[in-house]
Amino acid sequence: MNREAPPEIRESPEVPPTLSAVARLAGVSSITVSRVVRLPGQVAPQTRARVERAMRELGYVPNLVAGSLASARTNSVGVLVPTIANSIFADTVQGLSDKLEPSGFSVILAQSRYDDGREDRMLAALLSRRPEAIIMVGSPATEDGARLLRNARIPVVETWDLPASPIDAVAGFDNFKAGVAVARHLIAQGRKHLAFIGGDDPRGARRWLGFREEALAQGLAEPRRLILDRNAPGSVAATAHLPGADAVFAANDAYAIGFMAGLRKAGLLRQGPASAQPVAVIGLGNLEMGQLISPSLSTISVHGHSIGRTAATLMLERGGERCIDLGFELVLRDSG
Amino acid sequence: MNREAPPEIRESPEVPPTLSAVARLAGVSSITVSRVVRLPGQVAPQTRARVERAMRELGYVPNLVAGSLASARTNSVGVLVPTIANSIFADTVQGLSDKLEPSGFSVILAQSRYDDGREDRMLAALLSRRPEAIIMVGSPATEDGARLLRNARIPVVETWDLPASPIDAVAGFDNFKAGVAVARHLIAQGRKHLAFIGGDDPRGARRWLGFREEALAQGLAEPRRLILDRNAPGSVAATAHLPGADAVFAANDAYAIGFMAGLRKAGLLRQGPASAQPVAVIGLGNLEMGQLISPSLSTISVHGHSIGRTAATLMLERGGERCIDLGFELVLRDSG
DNA sequence: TCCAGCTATGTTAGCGCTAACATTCTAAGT
DNA sequence: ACTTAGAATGTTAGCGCTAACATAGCTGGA
Repeated sequence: MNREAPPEIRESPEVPPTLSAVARLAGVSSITVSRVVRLPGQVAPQTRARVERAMRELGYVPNLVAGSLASARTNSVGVLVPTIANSIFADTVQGLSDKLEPSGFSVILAQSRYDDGREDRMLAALLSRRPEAIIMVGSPATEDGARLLRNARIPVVETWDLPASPIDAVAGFDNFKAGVAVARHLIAQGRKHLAFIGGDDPRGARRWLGFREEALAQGLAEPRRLILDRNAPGSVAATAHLPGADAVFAANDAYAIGFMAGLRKAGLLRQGPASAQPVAVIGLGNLEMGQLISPSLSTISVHGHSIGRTAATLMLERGGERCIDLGFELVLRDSG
Repeated sequence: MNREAPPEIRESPEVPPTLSAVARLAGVSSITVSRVVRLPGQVAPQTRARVERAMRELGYVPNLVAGSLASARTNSVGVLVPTIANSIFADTVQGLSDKLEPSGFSVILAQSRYDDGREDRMLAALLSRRPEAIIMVGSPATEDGARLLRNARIPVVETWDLPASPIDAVAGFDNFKAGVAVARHLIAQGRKHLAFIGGDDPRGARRWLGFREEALAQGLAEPRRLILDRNAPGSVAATAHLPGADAVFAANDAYAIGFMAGLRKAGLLRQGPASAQPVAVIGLGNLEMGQLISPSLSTISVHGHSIGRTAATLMLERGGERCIDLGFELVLRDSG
């Protein structure tokens, strides 16, 4: 009876097998198993086959936690977005993953919920997992957050904006100019009474500033500004009818579509082209939905997916241009 | 000159400070620093204050990678979704984070892109980071994937469906019944020629099966089924006019809205209530958009956020009911 | 006075892996 | 035969932290 296989070799199914368990079973040293996993080319085919069989037999799953500690490389990136639900930032996260996953990086996702305190806590939580880079929407809201990032000495990519003094790299667009472009277009169309709908996050505020400045520069009255609850584009419908306004810039497409629903109810929406609309509406984000509704939504298109891909590229390749303006486009359809 | 502070105490700003660097500076042992971080109540207030000052002075950020290895607890969960962009799964991820982040858990996000091979690879990648649970949309597509999960001996929550033989826990709803409910409603409305639009993912397929079975059971002809490219709800518009169909169930709201755009172009959309529509349309997901468009979209509402919260609860609290049916509701508006 | 039972802190040994540096063996050149 | 380079494999010493088990100091009751 049990002559072969001394008890140390048997793995209880209750404890997950380790590198050295595989090594014992394959009759090699553990570093060889490690190499089969990470650098298969360095191991002789015959040995490799033996090790691979042992791994399969034991159902070995490498422990990257231990590997990360030993090698000081976690192959992970921290991603901080305000929110992921119903948001265009999901495109950016998708773009990131698409670029990063083939290189073996994992995404650790955190949401700040537009809350500065929470943002700092999430940043600290992310950094304690020692990601190899942080990619975030916008810039840290507090000096504490910024310091945390600077001290981490890893690539940091700020996105969806062009901060004046970035921490490290940037992949975004100029929110101020977007506001200017919309105001300019609406005014060229003959609109006189502009209004802005949006939240009060930094990027939305910058859009407002550009919008306002251009309106004033062209001699119009100060536009009205409606600051709304996030996550409730529907609520826009209720407050939709801005008396006297004949042109509205919504800080995102969801708000724009909500506002259009209000206009529809008030009988202020036409099936015709922009020139026929009593109230012009321009959104931002270029949601696919926008071109499917009627009248189709004019919008500032901003390439959320490219922002993610570019951010990933910036963290993978140090050196070169560290601040990339991905621009935006004014996409004109029937709403304004 | 430099009499005090032997060189070991000085931390080069280039190497991040460790627990023991803090301990040396505070004049305590490293375990005490560890306790200040994790169990502050166990340390005398005076000592704690001294340690906290040292941590601040050095800008200490705990290394959770090392902590995880030592304690065999990573405080992370692996989350696998088909896709995060433009998708209702983002709600589920949001729900998860909301519940998990207060407990100190981080979310490691992976996307399978509806690709079985990729799903297995992502599962293996997630597991190698030793998450304390895996939460996924649907069930593993392959036996390999299922085995990987079973061997991991951690909680696994399958969501967005009710698998017949779950690996561990479930938070979802019955996709088959959703299909049945839609068919029943459309038939009760007097519709005779049903059609289905959707992808061929497992959950969409189950919706189709229920839809088809109910139609046949009620004596109607086999409904038409259109399998479409994912991520292209707009393309639905082009193929929208299904000749002869007077009722359509779209596997998600994006498809439904795309299809309605096609109907509009074909002059087959009315502003009136469902009874006035030449072609009834029902979606699934209850996107906020759906109630903002005109005619407003009837839909199966499915609580993506609750699915996430429930999944988080199921992984945090072992024991108790492990299979939770969160149901769905048929929300009737003007489209069907 | 003595010791049980606290509370506050310390010591020791490893978690599972990899970097860095051996060592052994083979094949080819002189 | 005798290097010599290179390919394949092994040995050793940690990575930064925590579990588990001391130990020291103190209080209060018999």
